[in-house]
This record gives sequence, structure tokens and C-alpha cells, in this order.
Amino acid sequence: MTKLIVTPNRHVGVEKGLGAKANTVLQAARTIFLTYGFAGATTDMIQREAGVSKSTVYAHFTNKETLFSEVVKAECLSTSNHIRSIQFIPGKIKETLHEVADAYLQIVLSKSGASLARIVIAEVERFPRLGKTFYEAGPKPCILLVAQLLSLAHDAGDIELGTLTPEEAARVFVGAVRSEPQLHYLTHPNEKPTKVQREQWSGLVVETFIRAYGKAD
Amino acid sequence: MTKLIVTPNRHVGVEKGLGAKANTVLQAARTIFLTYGFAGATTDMIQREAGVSKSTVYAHFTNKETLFSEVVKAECLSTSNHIRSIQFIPGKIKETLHEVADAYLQIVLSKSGASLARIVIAEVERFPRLGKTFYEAGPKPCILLVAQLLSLAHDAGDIELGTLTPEEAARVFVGAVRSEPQLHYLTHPNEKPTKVQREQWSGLVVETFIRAYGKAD
DNA sequence: ATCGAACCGAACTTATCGGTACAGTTTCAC
DNA sequence: GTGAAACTGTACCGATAAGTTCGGTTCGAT
Repeated sequence: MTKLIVTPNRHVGVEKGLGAKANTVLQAARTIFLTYGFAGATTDMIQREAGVSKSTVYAHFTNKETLFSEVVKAECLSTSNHIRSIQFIPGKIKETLHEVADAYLQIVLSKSGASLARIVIAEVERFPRLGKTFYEAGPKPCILLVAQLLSLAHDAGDIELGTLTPEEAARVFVGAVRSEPQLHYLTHPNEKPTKVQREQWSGLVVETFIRAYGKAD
Repeated sequence: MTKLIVTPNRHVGVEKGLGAKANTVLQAARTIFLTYGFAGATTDMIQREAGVSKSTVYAHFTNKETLFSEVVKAECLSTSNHIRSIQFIPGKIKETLHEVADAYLQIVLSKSGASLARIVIAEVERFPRLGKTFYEAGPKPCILLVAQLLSLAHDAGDIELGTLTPEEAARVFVGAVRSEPQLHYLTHPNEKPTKVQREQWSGLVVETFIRAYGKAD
């Protein structure tokens, strides 16, 4: 009889401060947006995927745009955590670079990693801030990680960077690692590179890099 | 009074075998699609941009999809011609690589080059063949060009590729050249790299590559 | 038990957009 | 000058999808 305003659950303490339903919606939205992109996704698909009514979606998120932003931001955060968790043992610089390269490629060439890149690139004009968010969650931390690594290796006398700063060298390295397989995968979504191909590619790049800056001991 | 079926002009010989109006429409579609993407563009915008009636658009192109495909295919063709026209004088390998790198970057970082990459990446799921078309019009010919160049330089004794084939080395080089600035530009459309930045980047990559494979004479 | 927040479900509104229909105008070859 | 082809302009159709409304249901706290 009386009209009820649907508002989010504020007192139940669930993960990330979001209500349980809000989280369900967010996860569903992630699946749908990563699969179909922003324009290709409909709020009905998200609602259905979440097993939730339309009112609930709009009770927790003001509109499709903000829901999309939230999804991308959360996905970027997850990516950056993933990258920052990459471990390396200084010492054998060649092997370490290979490991880091392969770990990064694994993220870039994962289904969700590629989808994230795709939707950000596609929608960056409509959501300009997401471009920065993405770059600073993926490529940038990876470059910093490698720069740090190179710096240590330099101090240990394992490499000699010449006129390049560690950060410049890291940018070249990380760029070289990502570039070819990423662009190829983004333009050929049905030809996901195999583990072997990934490792071969890492090998080529590391080989080149070590030939350039490694010191024969 | 009588209903007239609007059909394309077949007997007038204009450029590319398309009627003059068809070409006008195609050019307008290029502008609109490169600016707004496939989903963001409306046929009304294209019609208006072309200064042409709706009927004319549909007289020459069966629907929005095929019009989009034609635009992308034409743009890819133009890109590939552009790349194949890059000149190099064998001999000074370092300078030559720098020139090729810079010429390629100029294409990749042009407004239309970036827009093309963006719309292909965004719509490759809907138009799977465009991914291949794009890759084989841009990255691939560039790799082949560099591979050819490296092969000559190798024969001339200017470089030593070790275990890598010229094509593998070219893939590493071209990937390294493109990667970082392209991804950065695609995610930051309002921060187009300057000529100086472009040349600095080419310098870093060439420096690395020559340190790895150049022979000190 | 009861009050109210959270939610369901389904109809509804509103707007956009791809594509069609069609009546009238220009152009040009014969 | 006549007739067919190419084109204009506008109204229209049908589909789709974002977002709203609202009556009814569930469930936990007091």
C-alpha cells in the first residue's frame, strides 16, 4: 500500500563496506561488463546475472555509468595488487627478469586482463579518469617494480645501464615484454597465446635486454 | 507520384570505383566513426556530416555494419600503404632504425592511427575479421620491413643477432618501439606525445637494441 | 506482533536509433 | 522535352534499453 523507498543496507558489515546485495550486483556487473563492454552490456543482463531485481540495482548504484566505473576501479585495484605481489629474488638477474616478465604477461594475457584493457581503451573518451586509473594500476607499478630490480642489480654490479636511468630501462623492458603479445591478443581474441609462446616471448625479450645491459662475469 | 528506388550511380567513373556520393558518405563515416566509435556514432550524424539524405546512405551501403567495415578496411589500407612507403638507406643501421622507429611512431601516435586502433580493439568481438585486417595492415608490415632491414645489416656485418632470427629480432624491436607510447596515448587521449618525446623514446629503444646486437666497428 | 528497511517483480515511461516509405526535385542522355 | 536514375527531406515504424513506479513479500530487531 505505502510506497517504500529501496535504500542500501548500511548497518550490516560485509566486505568492503558494501552490503551483501551491492557486492552481488558488483560481481555480476563485472562479469557482464568484462564480457560485453559498456555499450554492449544492458542493465537487464546485469540484473539477471545477479539474480536481483532492477530496483535493487538502482538502490545501490545511481546509474549504469557509476556502476561501470566501480567495476573498472575494483578490477584495476585487483590488478595492481596482483602485480605488487610479484616476488623476485635479487641475484640471478636474467632469471629474475624472466620470471617478472612471465608473471606480467600472465596478467596481461589473461581473459580478464585483456577484457579490462579493451573496455578501458574503448570507453576512455566517455570516462577519461579510467585511463589514468588503469595505467597506474597496471603498466606503471610494473615499471617501478622492474626499475627497483634493475637498480639493485646495478648496485650489485650485474648490469651496466650506460646512459639510461633504471626507470628508463624498465620502461623499455616492460614495454617490450607487453607490446607484441598484447596487441596481437587484443586484435585476435580467439587466439590466446599458450604458456609456451608466452615463455618463448619472454625469453626473446630478456635475451635482448641482457645482451644490451648484462655484464659478463 | 511514382515511387523511385534509390540506387547507386554505376556508370560515372569516380575514384575507387565508388560513385561520388558514395565516397562523400564514406569520408563522412570515417570522420564520425573514428571520433565516436561504432556504438557512439549514429547514422544521422554521418548523414549530416556528409550533407546527404538518409536514403542516399542506405542506397550505397546496406547497413551501419558494412559501412563501418568499409571505413576500417579503407583506413587499414591507407595505413599499410603509409608504412610500406617508409624509406630507408641501408648502411648506417643505427640511424636507419631510428628513422623507421620514428616514422612508425608517427603513424601509431597520430590522431587517426590511435582512433583506428581504439575502434578495432573495441569492436573486434562484433567484427572479428577486422582484428586480422588491422594487425596485418600495421604491425605486421612494419615487422617485415625491419626484418628485411636487419637481414641486410646482418649480411653487411653491421649486426650480430646471435640465436635470434631477423624476424624475431624485428618483432622485439617494433614491439618495444610501439608499446609504451601507444598504450599511454590510448589511455590518455588528451596527452598526445610531442615530437621530442617521440624521438627520445625511439632513442632509448634503438640504443638498447644496438647495444644488444650492434657490432662495434 | 509489529514496524520498517530491503527486496521482488512487473508494468510503465521516455528516448534513442536503425532502417523504411514515399512524395517531390535535379540531372542528364537521347 | 521526355523519361529514367540519382538524390532530397521528412515522416514513420519497430526495437531496444535506461530508469521509475508501486504494490506486495521477506526478515530481523525491538
